[in-house]
Amino acid sequence: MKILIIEDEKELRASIASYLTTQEYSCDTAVDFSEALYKTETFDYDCILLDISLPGGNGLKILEILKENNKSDGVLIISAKNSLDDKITGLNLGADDYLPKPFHLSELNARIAAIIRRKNFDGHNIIKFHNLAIDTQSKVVTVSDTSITLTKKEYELLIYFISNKKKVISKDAIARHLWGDDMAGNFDFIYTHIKNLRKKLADAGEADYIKSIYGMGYKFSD
Amino acid sequence: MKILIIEDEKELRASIASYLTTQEYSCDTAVDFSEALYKTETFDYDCILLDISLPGGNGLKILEILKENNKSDGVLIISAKNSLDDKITGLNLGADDYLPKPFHLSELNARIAAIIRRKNFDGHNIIKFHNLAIDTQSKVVTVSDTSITLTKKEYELLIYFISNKKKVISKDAIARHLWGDDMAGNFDFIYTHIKNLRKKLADAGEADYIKSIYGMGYKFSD
DNA sequence: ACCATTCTTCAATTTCTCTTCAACTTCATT
DNA sequence: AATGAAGTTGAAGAGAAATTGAAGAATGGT
Repeated sequence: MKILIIEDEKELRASIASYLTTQEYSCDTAVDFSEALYKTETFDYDCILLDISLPGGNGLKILEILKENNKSDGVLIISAKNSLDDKITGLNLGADDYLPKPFHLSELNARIAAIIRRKNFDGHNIIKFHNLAIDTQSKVVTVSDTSITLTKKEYELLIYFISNKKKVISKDAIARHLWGDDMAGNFDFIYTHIKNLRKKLADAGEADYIKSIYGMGYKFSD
Repeated sequence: MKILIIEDEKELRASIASYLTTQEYSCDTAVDFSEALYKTETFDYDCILLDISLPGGNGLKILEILKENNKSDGVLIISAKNSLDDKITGLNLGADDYLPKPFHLSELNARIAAIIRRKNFDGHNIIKFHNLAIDTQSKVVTVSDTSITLTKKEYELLIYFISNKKKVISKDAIARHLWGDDMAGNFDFIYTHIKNLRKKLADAGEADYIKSIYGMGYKFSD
């Protein structure tokens, strides 16, 4: 796996590179706008770490160019700017994630892993769990080879559960993931969606993998 | 999770506190410099929201003192001053993040979550003690690789114990940490939670690491 | 504009946790 | 050993969270 680190601060660049190397990535670096532009146009990377504030030009410009060339897939923006605008602009330009400085290297590592996973899945991708199979491209869900029909929310819920299996997920996290961060107040309707999803899976003869963890949330596991 | 809100504006303080309470945090507040100093020195918090402009003294001074005591981890500066200087000084003094006023509560929530995640992750998000392992992200507790189910209070209690292992912890400290500072009177119910936690760990085949120190409290050690 | 489907609200019911309580045991001190 | 304070335990009621069915609101396609 090859990663390009676009970052002008020398120490940070070096520590990221040395850390990621220990994590079995091969790293390449760019220290300013023109080097970043050259490398992104010349080579292919599995993931690009892009610092927005860059000598020689705005990092978002690089993202823009990447997008034009359909290479914006796999970009993780890192930025000290605490501006929501930058974040939104970046994500709109096709960045996969946004990590504000300062961050822990382990956090960075987790995000990179997520991006690469996402990127590689893309294509036609079938997620399986016991008798359950989800084709994320056609969005067909099957239980033991017979397909079932889910609504949009039920489908999103199932995907969220299955991609976080064996983890305890709070109602809050579910709400934020399915409805957006600005959700507030009452999440009781989630109960109803879970009920409906459970019913459809049960009707198809599947065991109830959606475990309720009282006071904490839910856990998808066998 | 316990959060200290250091903020002199009454309305803002109240709205943050009430919002964060709905988000499953237990909140404590300080309205001026001396109260802030007292509380930060007396209690432990998972995250401290620090308003820089504070009656009775500069908020950065508090951060400085926290840093001296190695308690500056988990500080989120909130400030109306949009001065880069303050921000840089703050981050240099060990603050984890900087959020300019005005902000959305959802943004604040996201930042707090990030800080706490970062703090707990710190390299490893799995806390281990002999056969016991706690994944603080997925909230899964395992004893010799078989997972056990804890209630919310039991889980919080175990986390508190294990992150203060080999220290004697008073019943009072436990009560304040799990239920918030406004607890008063009788903490006898802690006995019950400890009993239940002990039982679950014993059933899973773990030795009793929760040592009772007569007249003083408990100590988690082998 | 209509119908069908999905999403959300609401209240009744169930389930599980948290807290209280009282009986009992252990501990430190005299 | 006797005493009182501190800690342990099981049972049970209070309280909070989850489940469910039904019905109203929003959405989308024809």
